[in-house]
Amino acid sequence: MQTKSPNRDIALPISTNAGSFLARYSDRGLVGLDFPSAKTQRESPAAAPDAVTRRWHATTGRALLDALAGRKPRALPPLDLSSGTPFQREVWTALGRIPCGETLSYGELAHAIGRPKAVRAVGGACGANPIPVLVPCHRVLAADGRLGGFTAGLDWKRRLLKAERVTLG
DNA sequence: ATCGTCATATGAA
DNA sequence: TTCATATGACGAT
Repeated sequence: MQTKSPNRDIALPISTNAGSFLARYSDRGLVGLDFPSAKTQRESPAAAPDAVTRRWHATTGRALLDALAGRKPRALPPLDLSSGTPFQREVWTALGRIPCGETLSYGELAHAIGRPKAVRAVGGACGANPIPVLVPCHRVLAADGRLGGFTAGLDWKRRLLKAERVTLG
């Protein structure tokens, strides 16, 4: 029995020196983070978010600014990963365990979750990550040192890695 | 170095 | 079931 909760979906901006990100909240926590774009700049913030959401958002904002500066966030807001399949959530959870400044290959990540052959599926799950930056999908590279892909554009991936002083072969 | 091809897991239509 | 993947390994240029 699911409580028929109102299923909040509140979007709030976070301004950074790279533009305005957009954080989305459900009633369980942060559900999405969008990179700056024409769309996110346009979207008008929710009028009066409740106190809990405001508190989460403050944490998200600090975490994002830290992450963009290449520092490990002190705290993250609750992450609502319920939109993902069980497999995707396993991948996303494993992503959160990659320390700042380190990288894995898609194959290594597949091993880490006990499915050494699910390399392509891991790539797919990374691409479906709804909370980039804070769920560090950018720390996953191809096995030969290439960048691999990044839904928001490889420039962002390079930038995030550079902030963490990851040197690319 | 680059390219084509195949194997394999997962998810969406 | 068919199609698409943010891969990886391998062999032929």
